[in-house]
Amino acid sequence: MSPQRSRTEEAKEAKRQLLIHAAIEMFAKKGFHETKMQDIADYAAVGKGTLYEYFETKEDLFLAVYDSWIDEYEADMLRQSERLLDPVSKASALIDTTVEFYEKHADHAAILLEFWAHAIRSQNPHFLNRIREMKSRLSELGGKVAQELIKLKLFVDVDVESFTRLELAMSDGVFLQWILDGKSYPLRDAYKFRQSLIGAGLMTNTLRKLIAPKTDKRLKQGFLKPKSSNKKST
Amino acid sequence: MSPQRSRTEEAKEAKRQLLIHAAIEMFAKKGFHETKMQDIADYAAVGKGTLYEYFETKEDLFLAVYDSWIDEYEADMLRQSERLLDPVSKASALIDTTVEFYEKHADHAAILLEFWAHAIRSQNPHFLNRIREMKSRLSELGGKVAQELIKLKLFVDVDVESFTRLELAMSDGVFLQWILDGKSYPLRDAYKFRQSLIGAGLMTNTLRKLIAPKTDKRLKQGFLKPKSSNKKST
Amino acid sequence: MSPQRSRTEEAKEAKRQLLIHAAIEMFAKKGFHETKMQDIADYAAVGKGTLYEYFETKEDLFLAVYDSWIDEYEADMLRQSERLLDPVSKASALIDTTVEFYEKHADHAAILLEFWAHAIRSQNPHFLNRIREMKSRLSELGGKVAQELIKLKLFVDVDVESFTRLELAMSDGVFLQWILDGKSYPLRDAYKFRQSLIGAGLMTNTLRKLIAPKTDKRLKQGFLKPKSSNKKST
Amino acid sequence: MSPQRSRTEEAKEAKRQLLIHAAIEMFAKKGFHETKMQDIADYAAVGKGTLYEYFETKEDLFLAVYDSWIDEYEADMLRQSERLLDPVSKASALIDTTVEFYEKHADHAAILLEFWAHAIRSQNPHFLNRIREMKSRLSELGGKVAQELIKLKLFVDVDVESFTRLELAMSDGVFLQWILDGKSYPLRDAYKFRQSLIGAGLMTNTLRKLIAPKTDKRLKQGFLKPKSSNKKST
DNA sequence: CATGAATGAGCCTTCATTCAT
DNA sequence: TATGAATGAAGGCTCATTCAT
Repeated sequence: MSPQRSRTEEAKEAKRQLLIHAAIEMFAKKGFHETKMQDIADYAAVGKGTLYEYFETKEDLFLAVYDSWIDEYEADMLRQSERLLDPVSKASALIDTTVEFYEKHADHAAILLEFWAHAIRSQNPHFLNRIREMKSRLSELGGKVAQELIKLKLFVDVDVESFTRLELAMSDGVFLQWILDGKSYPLRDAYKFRQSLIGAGLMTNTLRKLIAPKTDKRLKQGFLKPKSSNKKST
Repeated sequence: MSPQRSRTEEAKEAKRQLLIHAAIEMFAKKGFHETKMQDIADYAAVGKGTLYEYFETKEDLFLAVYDSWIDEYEADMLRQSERLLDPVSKASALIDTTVEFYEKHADHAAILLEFWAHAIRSQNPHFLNRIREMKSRLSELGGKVAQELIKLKLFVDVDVESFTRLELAMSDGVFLQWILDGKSYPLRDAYKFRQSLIGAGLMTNTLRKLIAPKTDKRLKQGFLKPKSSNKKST
Repeated sequence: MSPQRSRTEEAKEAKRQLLIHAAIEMFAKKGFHETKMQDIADYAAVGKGTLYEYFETKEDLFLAVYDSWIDEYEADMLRQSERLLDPVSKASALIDTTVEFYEKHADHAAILLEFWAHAIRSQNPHFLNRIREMKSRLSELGGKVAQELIKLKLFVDVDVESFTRLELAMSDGVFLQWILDGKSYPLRDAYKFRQSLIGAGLMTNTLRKLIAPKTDKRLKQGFLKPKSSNKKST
Repeated sequence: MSPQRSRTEEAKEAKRQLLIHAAIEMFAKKGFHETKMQDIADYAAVGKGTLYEYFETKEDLFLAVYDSWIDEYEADMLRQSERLLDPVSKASALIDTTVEFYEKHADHAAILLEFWAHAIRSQNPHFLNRIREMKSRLSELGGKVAQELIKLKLFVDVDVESFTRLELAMSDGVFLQWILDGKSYPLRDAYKFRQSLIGAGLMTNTLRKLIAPKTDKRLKQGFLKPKSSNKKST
């Protein structure tokens, strides 16, 4: 609590973050089991023993990596949702944030898969809870926006909770597919395509008429082929 | 080719399937790394060495597990797509098949995640190719149905390839979410909800008017709360 | 004993030899431990189980290989020693036989080393006895010739047993060196060089005067450089 | 370079030597394949993993054992050759050193055989090169001595390279024979007997006359029977 | 605090041997 | 008699974790 103490604690926390960063890089590149504690220590340029000063076990470190990642994601989302006022912009901003976040962390995608796999099977409820809490908070965030859209009669009356949960689920699916496709197209395009599909189903006639031309064009274009400006593509 | 030969080969193939089955159970329950070859051998009630008579390495066995699973899925899908004639029923049947397949293999879901994680990182292109080929064939299957729906003016003009790819992606996402949610609701309901979201975006006005009441109701209901008849749920 | 029986036995013996031959090839190429029973069976084009019809264990097969080899060597030596009458020719023939045998089996040399290594350590006295018996018989053979040479006053009075034993020892050493030298010179030349060294020490003055020019030339020439006809070699 | 650093390195090197020593004992007693890494670790009273801190693989350890042995041998030889001035004493000292070395390491003889066997077949040229380099250096050493003897007209003109190479070859052979004979006579005697055989062939008449009585006696006596004073031995 | 040498439990894989056919 | 599928003991090697410095 003394400034002295606090400085030390800050230093510790900074080093902790450094180690987590190193762990992210290695876990992402080689996977949990293929990453050795030695690899992480080397990457972070510390001794192997030091890792154990900050994390009890390898699994703890893995958990910390996930937490760190999720915290960042949630913070991003929260920032966006607070920045804007009108719900249409908000909805759009949330999508953008997600896309950006996923793009930024594309190289780390495999960690998510392993974390999920781990969570499904782990006896340790910590893992599943962590995921569920995260999804809950994100749902809540998206839910509020959806609610506003419904109130404004821009969306049909939809079960908000189901909707946001499904949104997240599909986001994950699209991201995963993108990774498996070798990131051969802009993730953003795939999301926009998806929004056109989903959004149209929710729009009230009022809104639909307004943006129908846009969504129709998007649906027709798809996201797999490059959107070249030439009228006649191959 | 002689009956003698054929019998021996049949027996070998049968045993191979037995071993794959055992591997599925163990991999699903404990994961690739936590599953020991001894576990699988014990489950299959064979000697450890026997596994190596049928599969070169543990990784090969893992690959065989995935292949076996995918083969079954594709066969199911193909059977359904050939059984019916009109595209609306076909589309519906394909969804149903997917749902059924996923429900049947819910306990094995984690294998998929690990396989994907493995594929993303593996130097062995075999893994990624396997996944891509599968997705391709399924896309083709769904694409034909979508094409027919467009021809019948039931769907708006959509890039079929993008559409089916996204369909599959979102299917995976919904399934994954369902698993992470602890299978606390019928997977089927989540799919129907998703269909309402997506489908409405694609429908032409003709079709939309016909089924709008149904989809609107579904969207309003959601899939998370039990569809009990009592008006006031918690 | 019946012709029937005898034929069967002949057939068995022939097959046994076939298997030994296969074993020699594989043991020589890859060594005892690196050679798998499967390798030998494959080479002999028989089933793995068949090997066990003829040899109790892998070690037995190894022993049989050695015996077979030694038998051939001894038979060769005996044949030569009986073929000629005068002791000088005999001595020369024995050397030639040895050289020829070693040259013929150069590719199998490593078996000898392994056999010796095995013998030194083996609890099984069989191995050592086999080697000692062989050396004894060869010593006896060479001893008789040496004795005759001494009687004829061509050799000085030498302890025959020591002499022949040492002869064999040095033969092995020269052969081994030749192998380790990658067979980069004619084995025969190395032997002749050796004979010049050794022989001169044993010769009586009578004999020495006769052949001194020849041995002196050999010693001067050595065996490592090619015996080209040009007077001034590099 | 700092004392700190140097102490650590010294300690590491000392431990390395300890492990090599343990490996020598076990390899010699049981052979390469029959020796388990666990055996060596147990003998050295360290954990199994520690061995792998110092040697990458079992084969590496084997190689290190050989190197260590050869280094010692070469150092012994070099020391002797530098200690004395006159070539006759030198020649004698080199022989003595070899005998002493071989006697000291009699129990480890089988390692040599295995090493040779390994070298002949190994794809790894490291092994063969190691042997050849060693032989080269020893040849050079012996060659210089021989050259001096020739200059002094004590030896006839002999191809020095061939001579020393053959010397080494025969040394190996005699040592090997001694081992196979169960060390039933003094190795030194066998060497002296050999020297009498060889030396006589090289000696000029000058020298021969001087030492003929001695060599003749040796040749007559042999090395197999105990040199007891009783006239009538069995 | 930081380190890295030491550890040993543990696993994949091999392969000699068996035996039912 | 010949076979090869099945077996399981055994071992090289890995690596998370500990702890003395």
